[in-house]
Amino acid sequence: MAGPVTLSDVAREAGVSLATASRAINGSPTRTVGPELRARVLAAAERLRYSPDANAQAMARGRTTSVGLVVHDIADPYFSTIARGITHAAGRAGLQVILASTEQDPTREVEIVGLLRRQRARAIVIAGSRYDDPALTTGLRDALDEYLASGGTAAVVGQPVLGTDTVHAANAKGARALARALHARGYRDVAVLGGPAHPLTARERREGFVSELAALGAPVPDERVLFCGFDHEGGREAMTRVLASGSRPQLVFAVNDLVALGALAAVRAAGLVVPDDLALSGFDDITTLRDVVPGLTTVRIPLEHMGAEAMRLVLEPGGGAPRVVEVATETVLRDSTPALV
Amino acid sequence: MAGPVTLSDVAREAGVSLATASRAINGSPTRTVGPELRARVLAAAERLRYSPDANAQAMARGRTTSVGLVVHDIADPYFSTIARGITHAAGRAGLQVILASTEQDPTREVEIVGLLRRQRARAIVIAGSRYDDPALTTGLRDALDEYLASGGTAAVVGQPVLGTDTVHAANAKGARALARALHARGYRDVAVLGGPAHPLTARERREGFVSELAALGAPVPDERVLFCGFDHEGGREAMTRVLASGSRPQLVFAVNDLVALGALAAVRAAGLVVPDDLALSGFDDITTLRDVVPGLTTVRIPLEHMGAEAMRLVLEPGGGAPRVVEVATETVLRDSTPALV
DNA sequence: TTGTAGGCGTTATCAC
DNA sequence: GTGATAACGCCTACAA
Repeated sequence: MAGPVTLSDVAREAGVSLATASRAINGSPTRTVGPELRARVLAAAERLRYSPDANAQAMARGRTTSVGLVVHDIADPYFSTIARGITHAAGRAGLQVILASTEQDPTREVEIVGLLRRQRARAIVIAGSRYDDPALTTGLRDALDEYLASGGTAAVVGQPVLGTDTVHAANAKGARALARALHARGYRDVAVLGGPAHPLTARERREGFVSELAALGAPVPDERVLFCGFDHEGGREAMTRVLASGSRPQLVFAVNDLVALGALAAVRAAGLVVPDDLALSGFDDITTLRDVVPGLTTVRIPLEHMGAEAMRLVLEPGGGAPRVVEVATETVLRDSTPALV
Repeated sequence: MAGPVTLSDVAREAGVSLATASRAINGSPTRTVGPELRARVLAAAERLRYSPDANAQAMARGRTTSVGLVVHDIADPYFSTIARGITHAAGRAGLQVILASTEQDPTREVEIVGLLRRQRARAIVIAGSRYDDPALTTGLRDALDEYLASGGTAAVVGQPVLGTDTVHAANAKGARALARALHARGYRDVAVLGGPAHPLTARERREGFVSELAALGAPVPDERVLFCGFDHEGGREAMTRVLASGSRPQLVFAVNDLVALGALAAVRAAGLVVPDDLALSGFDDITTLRDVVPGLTTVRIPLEHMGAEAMRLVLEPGGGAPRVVEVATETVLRDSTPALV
């Protein structure tokens, strides 16, 4: 008797029609069921341990109850925090979250959107920086267009370059504010661990920081702006390069906290100490790092909130032009960048 | 023409039967399609931008292509790292991951399993400590039994108390080894931030550590073993209690890294310094914390691997008695617990 | 209020 | 190799 219990089984057991059983169990927008029959059906369902088949329901109703979430790496605190905001909002809306990871390969976003389209996901949230790469952008846009044409909605947590609704952190502004704050603390001689060239998030932060410093009369020489991986290893490697070049900046700005962490490792490996020998700043204000010693100066981004906002965009009507929600950042000065005397 | 393109549309466009179109596009275990017709069908599908409906396929085939992942909090590095192992393995197996969070409420695991059953998830991985609580355990076991009866497989990353396949970290052993190592470094006067009473993971670590220390002739007084939340805030609060009581242990052992981090915050707030005034140890060896200063002594658990193992258990036959995969830990001594002179 | 029957998009079982 | 035609499990006009 392991065979799955279907609604017909329940109907038969309760001595009612399939339709009545359906209405009693899953409700009906129009019809209603008499209390007595309803009770009989519910009892039968309980007795048979009936569990409605969500797939069948989805097919019959013409829409699923799942939303797709695309991340580059769910183990990265940046994405996992956004994911928390999303799962929470999804839960409240009675929706399932299908989690898909590109595993750091932006080209996979296209495949994943296709996958999510096949799943008939009701909505898709793509978390993660957009790229300064026309091929990537148009490829993804095409995939999204096909998805949207099939009736879904989509939002991006990143930059508004796909024509979709977008939640956009004020990276450039945040980086500028940080630059001003650090300049005010006396830093002049700085190096930038700038992340990869193409992700716009890295670029916004990098260029925002550099240009503001230039405006303040403390330009960063080009050779002091390094490109590197957007993660711990990238930071470690780039910082190693900086130190190997024999230069020792007063301050190192890393485009996110993980890069800063990698830089910290390299600094330690070189026998130097933050902030005594070198000041260090990150970006994101990852939760896990908020109480380490020395406190890491950074720019706070409300990641969880951004995830929730993306869900809101994707679930609410929307209508006209793509909506862009700008999210403010907050400069967080800590011990890793003490004021210079 | 926004209406979804179906396989019949493709068949008509290609001038073949529905059956042939299906076989050409999604293959068939038995029948095969002539090269010419196949080409026609594929061309038609391409032209129409056809995307097979995974839900319909699932229904027709009698099985879905999705696996459920249950976590307490996806933003917690512990779970997000496990999640990475799972999504990676799932991707390789061509499966979707449905991510569900209990939001720290163990009773919600039951609902979620029910939800996943409705989705006809092919497998479920429950990540997170099991509880020393018969009601919780039997409740979940019942839900799982119903799920398993409907043909799915399930595995737990935690303790083998549900009768399911389980990936179990050697928490007790790891805690014992850590205790020995720290004892060898000269620590005698220790306090334990023991996490909550009921989660077995906290208990295994707490009791393993305490009992080993006792065996070494350095018993921890009961009042020095504090219960607390299993997260940052729990550690902060408990450490504050310790310090407020006027006692100042040589060493504080926290049952996981987040608790240790919270403790660190409290220690700093009290104007003390780790490790000068107080040594500190955690558990898990969360990636993000590996390069902070001072390095946090901890016990490494191969979280990502454990996720992958859980997926393996859940996808491979299995057959007989519940399988239990014991995963070894590794003591990681860092600067937060220097050898006492 | 309840039941009948057609349809959702695919796969799979049959014949041809 | 190809094509009708039942399922699959449920919802929903429509009819009673």
